Order: sequence, then C-alpha cells, then structure tokens
Amino acid sequence: MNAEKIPDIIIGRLPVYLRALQRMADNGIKTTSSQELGEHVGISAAQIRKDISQFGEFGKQGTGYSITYLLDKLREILKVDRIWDVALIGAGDMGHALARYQGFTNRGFHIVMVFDNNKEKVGRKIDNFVIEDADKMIERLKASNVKIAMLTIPATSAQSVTDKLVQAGVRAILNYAPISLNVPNNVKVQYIDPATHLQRMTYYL
Amino acid sequence: MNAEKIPDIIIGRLPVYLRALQRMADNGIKTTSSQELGEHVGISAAQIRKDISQFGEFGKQGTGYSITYLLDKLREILKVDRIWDVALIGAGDMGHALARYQGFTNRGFHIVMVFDNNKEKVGRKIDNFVIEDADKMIERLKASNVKIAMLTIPATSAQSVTDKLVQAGVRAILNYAPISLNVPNNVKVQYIDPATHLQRMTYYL
DNA sequence: TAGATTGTTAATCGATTAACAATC
DNA sequence: TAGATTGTTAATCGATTAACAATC
Repeated sequence: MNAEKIPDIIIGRLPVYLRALQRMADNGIKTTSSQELGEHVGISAAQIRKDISQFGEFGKQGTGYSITYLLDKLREILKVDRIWDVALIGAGDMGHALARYQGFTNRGFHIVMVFDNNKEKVGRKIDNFVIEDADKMIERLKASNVKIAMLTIPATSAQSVTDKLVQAGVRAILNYAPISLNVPNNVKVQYIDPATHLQRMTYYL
Repeated sequence: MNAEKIPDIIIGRLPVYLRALQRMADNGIKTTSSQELGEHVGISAAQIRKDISQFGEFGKQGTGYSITYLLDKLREILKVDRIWDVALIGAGDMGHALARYQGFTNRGFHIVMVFDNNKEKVGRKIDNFVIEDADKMIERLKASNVKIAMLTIPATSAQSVTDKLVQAGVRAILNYAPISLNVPNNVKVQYIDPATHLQRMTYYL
C-alpha cells in the first residue's frame, strides 16, 4: 500500500487493464508483458509499467506479469475484490437496459434497488426487480449500505435527485442524464452521455 | 479556423461546454462568463477561456460571451451544425434503449439503420426502425453516407464487427462492448462501459 | 467613466517517454 | 547462461494556472 496520492488519471486506466487481463485469463493465457498488454489496450508499455508500479512490484524481470496475480492485485487496489450494492434510479429505457445488463456480476457490482417517480411504474417488475417509489428513495438508501447509484432520469430532475442521493449517503454516481452534476468533494461522478461522446468524434470527421 | 493542431483533451471538453450552454439557452439566459460556465461544468474559468480562445475571439471584455453566438461557434467547430447519420449495430437491450433515445435529434445525430445478426430479430421493428440483417451491413453502409456507428453487441464479436465497420467506411465508433478495439489511426473510438466507469469510482470509496 | 471580463503570456505543475541497470 | 522484461530515473513533453494588459 502506497501512502502517496495516486493521480486520478492512473486510477482511470486500471479498469481498462483489468478488463483486458480478465479477457486474457478467460482465453486461458497465464502470463503477459507490459508490451503485450499495451498492444491490447492501446497504451505504451512504459506507461503500463509505471502505472502498475505505483502500487507494488507485481511483475518479474524476464517473464512479465502473472495474469491471475495481477488481476487479484488490481481488483484489490480498485476495491472490486468484493460485490458492491448499486441502486438504479430511473426505470425508463436506459434503466431497463441496465437492470437487465449481464456484465455487472463478475465485475464487482450488483443492482439491489430500482426506483422511479412514475406511480404507474411503481410495483411493476423489471426482470427480478420490483420498481420502488422514488418518494421512498432516501429512506430506503439510508437503511441500506448502498454507496453507488446509476442515474437514468431526465436532465431536468438530475440535480435535485443527485442532491437527495448525496443526502442519503451515496458516494459514487454513474450519470446517464445529459447534464453536469454538482456534488461535494467526497462524491465521485462518472458521465455517460452518448451524444457528448459522439460529439467528441465528429470534429475529426 | 486555426491551422495548429488542437489537443484531443480540449476537443473533449467542448461538448461539455456545448451541453451546458444549450441548457442555459433553454432557460432563456443570453450571456455568460467563463467564471459562470466554469461553475456549471466544474472547470476553471482560465481553462475555459484558454480552450475557447484556441478557435477565435468569441467573447467581449467586460460582458463575457453571447450564449447563442458561442453555441453557433462550438457547433461549427465540432461539426454538429449538421445532422450526422448513425448506424446502430446490435438490437439487444442497450440497442433498444439507444434506438428509442430522444436525446440525439437536437444534438446532431440521427439513427438511420439498425442491424442484428439474429435472424429472428431481422425484419422486426424497434420504434420506426426495421432491424436489418448484419450480413448485409457492409453493403448497406457502403451504399450510404454513414460515418458513425454505435456498437451494442457482445465483446466476443466486437472486434470482428469493428473491422467490418472500418472496411465499410465508418470513421467513428461509440463502443458499448466491454473490450478495447483496435482501429486504424483515422478511425476514432469512444468507450461506454458501465462496469469500467463504476470501477473508476470504487477506489475512492 | 468605472467595473468587469476577455485573451494571452509566463510560470508552474503534472504526465509521458526513453533509456537502462537490475534480475528473473 | 543468454535473452527478456521489469521497475525506476531523468528528460521531455504537454496541460493548467495565475496574472494582467487590453478593452468592452
């Protein structure tokens, strides 16, 4: 464990390494090098070695990295060596897609609650989840150990709902609403806005 | 128009400015300052001024920026002062959510084709779109002017389908599959992987 | 005019790369 | 052993910030 502050930009790359290594492991590969991993993820070998070495000496000169060992270490560093309960806020089309998404389970996440403010949706089911009333959200979250929420609601209500999530103890928000959110310093937000992502590419066309 | 190469990191922030400005305009606000815009998007005023000034002098000392004027300029710079045709590859849950997403229209994008390799889905409709056979994808894309694709298919086939997209002339890919894609230098990829985004936050919990 | 805010410069800060001794 | 590859250092490169003259 390293006491120095690790830059956000390095933390941001670790999940990409993790994903690629998981994939290699699934294909039965036992060992890799910074060179090979770099080719997979499009990052220089030097940078990968530098990033990883922030946290310890996980490789061996001459042979590279044991994939299962590095996987274990990265999961531990990122704290996805456990399962996090996640609340899904908004049961629209995007909420439905996330509720049914199979990709969370083996990557450290488990949806445990789904909320919507539409009274007609409350009580209905998505997959195994019963949609709960958004009016009960704060109360339900406070009584749980949910620290992570995914927000799939319209931009107009995103900030006010975010304020409630923060009030209820949520510390990480995956925001699908197309708006920048204001949160305290101890709360993290990641943004997924398909139009914004597309607009980052059109400049180059 | 500036002949110098603009850093990717600046281009990446412009859509965020655009989104915030659009929102201000919708609220009837006419003018803003780098200070105010910065507070909305969580970026320093100095950086916003520096970013914008790469492309021209769009502000006025003393009064700031005209929102509609800056919107026009940013749209022009990002080339979203037009409507781009987009192909959606994969008609699963995520594909459905994107096909029905209302947020593309006024931000420069329009889905014109939906493909799936499941013969049972081919011919069915999502909203107004008839799902087409993935076997016809290259041919259909080549006959179109589609330069942008959204990829919502399993990771296992993402690279091979990407190769086909590139072959068919696609230059920008919004990738929802949880895998890094290899593409030529003249093709851009943006990644949306909810699990990866969540894993960028757990470190801080 | 006086106050406000831009655009830009220079200084600072941080990230990436190249290179190589250490060593498996 | 010989070849390969790490971890790390120093150099380079790039991004951010602070400050302020210009000017609306």
